[in-house]
This record gives sequence, C-alpha cells and structure tokens, in this order.
Amino acid sequence: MPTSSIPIRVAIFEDNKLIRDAYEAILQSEPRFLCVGVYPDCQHLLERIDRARPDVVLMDIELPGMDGIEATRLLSIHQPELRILIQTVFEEDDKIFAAICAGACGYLLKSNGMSRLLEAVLDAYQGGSPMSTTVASRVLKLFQQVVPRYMASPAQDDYDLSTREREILLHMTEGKDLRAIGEACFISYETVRTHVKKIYRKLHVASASEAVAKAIKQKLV
Amino acid sequence: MPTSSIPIRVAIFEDNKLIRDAYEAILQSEPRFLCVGVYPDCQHLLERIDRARPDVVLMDIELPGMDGIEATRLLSIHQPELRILIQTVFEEDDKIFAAICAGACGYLLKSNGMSRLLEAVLDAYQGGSPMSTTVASRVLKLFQQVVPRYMASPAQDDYDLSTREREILLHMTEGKDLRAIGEACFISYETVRTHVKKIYRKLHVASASEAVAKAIKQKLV
DNA sequence: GTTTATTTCACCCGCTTGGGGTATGTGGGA
DNA sequence: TCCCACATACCCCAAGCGGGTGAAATAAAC
Repeated sequence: MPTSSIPIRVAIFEDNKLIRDAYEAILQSEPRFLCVGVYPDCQHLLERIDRARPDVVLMDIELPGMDGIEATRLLSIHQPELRILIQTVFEEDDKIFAAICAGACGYLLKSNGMSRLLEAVLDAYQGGSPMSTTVASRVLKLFQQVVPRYMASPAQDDYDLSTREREILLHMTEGKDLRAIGEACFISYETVRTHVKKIYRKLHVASASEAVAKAIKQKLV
Repeated sequence: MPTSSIPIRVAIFEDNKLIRDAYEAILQSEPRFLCVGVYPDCQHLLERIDRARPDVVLMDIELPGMDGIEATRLLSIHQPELRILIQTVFEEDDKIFAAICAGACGYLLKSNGMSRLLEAVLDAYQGGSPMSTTVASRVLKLFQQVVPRYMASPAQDDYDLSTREREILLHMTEGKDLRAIGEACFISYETVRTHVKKIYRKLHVASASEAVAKAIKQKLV
C-alpha cells in the first residue's frame, strides 16, 4: 500500500452520467484517491489532462465523438507515463487488441461491477495492469496467435542457412541489390551472387523477390 | 460459481515439499476442489496426467529434470483443453513469454501468497486467465512491443496505389514473376510491366524485391 | 467538353539477374 | 588424416527486368 498522505489523482471519461457519478462517488469515499476531472467526452482532451494532471485515467470506450481508444492513443503519446484504465462493456478481441496497442495499461469489464475499481486504480498507479481474468484470457490467446511468428517456435526450420547467407538475406530484405550487398559486406559482387544462389536453393525459390517474401513472412530475418 | 457437486480436479507439480504440501492442504480444505495428483517432478508426465485426469494443473517452473515450461508445452499439445497455471517466483519477461507461448493459461507469482490460489484455480477452470497484475503488466508491454508490426499505424500512407496496382503488388509479395502475374490477372506481360513501373515510382523503389520488402513490412498488402 | 486517372498493350535498350560451372583457402568433425 | 561445409572469387550465357517512350480506350471529374 502506498503512503496515504499523497492521494492518487484520477480522471474519469465516461458518457453515462449514472456510471460517471458512481465512479466519482466511489473514488471520493476514499481519501487515498482524488478525483481531479470528470468528463462525458473527449473534447479538449489534452488541455483537460494538462490542467487536471491525473496519475490514472478511467476511460470508457464508447464515447461520443472521439472514442476512448483513439483518446488513449493520443494521451499515451502526449504523456507516456500516464496510466490509462479501459473500463467498458466490450469483450471483443479487436477492441481489447486496439486498446492495448493504443497504450492502455489495464482493461476492466463493467460487468465485473465496481467492487474492484479502487483496487484496480491502485494497481495501475503502482505499475500493475489490472484486467478481468476473461480479458486476460483473450490477451493470452491473441498473444499466442501473434507471437509465434516472432519467437522461434521450437521446431522452426531455418532452411540450414549459414551465417553469411542469413546476413545477405537480411540485406536483400532491405531492398539492396547485389552490388550494394557486396559493398556492405566487403566482398565481391560475384561472391554475393554465389551466396544468393545457394540461398535460393535452400529456400526453394528462384528470384530475389520470392526470397524476400519468404524471409519476411517466415521471419527468417 | 460452478456447481459444487462436481469438484474441480487439480494436479500439482512442485519440487519444494513445503509448498507442495501447502497447496494440497489448501485444495483439500474446500470440497469444490479435488487434488488428483501431487508430483515433485515431471517423470512419466503424460502417463500421470492420463491417469489423474485433472481439469487444472498447477505447474512450478523450476523443476528438476524437465522444467515446467517444457512440461507445459508437452501437456498443452497432448491435451489442449487442459488449464495450466504457472506458479513461480520468476518475474523475468522471457520466462513469462515462454510460459504463455508454451500454452499456460495463467501466471501467478508465489510472492502473491496463497490467498488467491483457490480463486485462481476456479478462474482458470472457468476459462479465465488469472495472473498477477505485475505479470499482466509485463504481458501488455511485450504485446505492445511485438504487435505494432501487425497493426497498421492509424495514418498509414498507401502511396496512392490504384486497385490494379495493389492487386499486382499482392501477387509480387507471393513471389510470382511478371509472366505469372500476367496469367493470374488475364493481362499481357507488357501490361504487368507497365503497372509494375508505376508501382515502383509510387513506392520510390527500383526493384521487385525492394517493392516486396516495403509492401510486406508496411503491410500494404 | 476537355481534362485527368486508370487500364490496356507494344517496342527498344542495356544492365541485372538466375543457372551453370570451376577454383582456392580455411576450419572443424569423423 | 581426410573430407565436408563455408566463404571467397571468377567466367559464360540467356532470360528477365528496369527505364524510357508511345498509344489507345474508358470512366470519372471539372
């Protein structure tokens, strides 16, 4: 638990007045929290934030005008250390996905009720990422879908490329032609060609563009 | 809450006898849970699981012999619907990362104490992904690092490619040569060349491989 | 109604590339 | 010790490709 002498500054963005007032009331019931801004939309977003100086923002997704995800993106660019907690009814993967990519540090479902709100705000303030376990489960699923292409799966075939071949393939994926690769590697043009031919055989391709496509898509480089 | 008439079957893998016994005791204190296996290592892993038929597995990472991550990978291949909860002291990104990729559905830090153990097992059983908020925060960070290359940044310039040009660029990223593209699009080889030249000018590139690299990396196609 | 963008097609020129072969030196594994 | 994989380098040849130019039809825009 943090020192209670300095309250955590919280701003709320929520279009539904009932919920908005409920949030505010809950926060004000605890001296550890200080409600520094309560807004029904994202008008004058950055000015409001600069004026209110919150530590944590509670952000609804379904807002009139600019939605909460776009607002999250703007805020996290404007002030990267700001902790933004998404608070919404949406459980769709793409919303969760977009919110996280936009810079949200947590994602709570309103269906969870308000019981854990204070705990979540505190968590967020302390650097944690509170999220409903159902949301966490979706994040993990997304993660498992997206990541294998970056992390070598245990048995990723790398087509037995040698170090030099991999290096040259990397240069190819940067769009360099053979002469430029030779200069970059301090070897002759003809040597580059020799390597490239071996790369083609190993990748089972017959042109630079094919090799580049395969290399990038299968993250060989 | 699930019906309490059918207990949740739990198996435990933990090398430390004190912790192992503590887990077992906690689980046995509640009739909702049934401890169907308690093991100090991963010997005969699949046989044990087939015999015990757990719904949820509590898995330690630091096990003698096969570690918990490798065990998780084997188990989730062997029985994908099995819920595997990692329970460990490690907070390093690469462990978390590896565990998730191996198929873990949750990741709890032992430092959190055992208070939330039952709740976590129940969450896992119900399809959630319980994890400490500090772990969640690392997962989100990893996610934000890894994902941007999949999601377009909001204002993605598409270089004013026409429909036909985009179509041809797509074929190029599949490694086709100009003749093959012509056949695929039912247009002549020379027409493909005309389009390709325009694509190069618009993308500011000078070769097929450069265009393919740019197209894939900026996910123009 | 003229202009502009798109799509289609053709030809020329010359460099680059892909496929083949050959050769030398080096370092590590059987 | 011998052999293999790797890196280096060069040659020939034919095809593909990049760049330039020109042209015609259509559709949309002004």
